[in-house]
Amino acid sequence: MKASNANQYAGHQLQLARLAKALGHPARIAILEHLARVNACVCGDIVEELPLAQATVSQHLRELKEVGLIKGTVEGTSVCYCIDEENWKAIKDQLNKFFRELDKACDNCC
Amino acid sequence: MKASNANQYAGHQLQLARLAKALGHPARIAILEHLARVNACVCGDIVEELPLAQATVSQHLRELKEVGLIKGTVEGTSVCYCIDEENWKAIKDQLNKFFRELDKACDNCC
DNA sequence: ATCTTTAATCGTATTATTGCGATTAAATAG
DNA sequence: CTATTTAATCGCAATAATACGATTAAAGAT
Repeated sequence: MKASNANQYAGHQLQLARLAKALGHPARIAILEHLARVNACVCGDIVEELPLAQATVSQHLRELKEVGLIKGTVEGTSVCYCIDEENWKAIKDQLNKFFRELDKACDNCC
Repeated sequence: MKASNANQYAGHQLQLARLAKALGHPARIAILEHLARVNACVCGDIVEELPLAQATVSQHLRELKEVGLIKGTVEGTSVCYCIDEENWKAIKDQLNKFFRELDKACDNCC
């Protein structure tokens, strides 16, 4: 998006788009699913799970972190990542609200 | 994403990411919300609602159409867009399934 | 203190997305 | 048939995202 257009949209629209964009890459979906599956903190072995270099995975992790979906805590020489439960609840609320909006739509047209 | 890596991910991961990516722009969120709000088919006046040129809006509409979120039917000289209800239900199911996966995660860690 | 291990960051190449003016295509109106 | 209206497509410039090797930083181990 053009930076000069960012203020043309409603805050919640920017927020939703930002979130969706963070989910808009299969590697990041895979990371989230992995974190959910192991149901425990997981460190650098995320790299093993993906067909990507360490630097690239680190970049994807940062994007997920920036948008609040995951958090990482340093544990010795490695870092433990997991889904940020508190934020995740808020994010889910936001998404569900959007979904309900769309549900109301267009029962009678086209 | 590198094209050669696409087959490294599970089908549902690619699908989810594709979907999320389509939602990952405020203009496309705005379009969907507008279509939902007017609760009726709406034609080219979507362009009026957005701070974008006609060509750009048309492009965003195509992306939403490609992923199945909306459909457009020609009506005379204009085109009538609305949320594709049937697909939207399926998409919502897919997303909710993903959400439930994440919900199970990480109650006890970090 | 030096060596390892682990993950973040930097620099950079490649590719994809965004945005728009101009053009085209299709339907309708006159 | 010739305008007009509406929306898609083309071509292109600008920007952003993706990926990776190399380097750096921080913690632990020896």
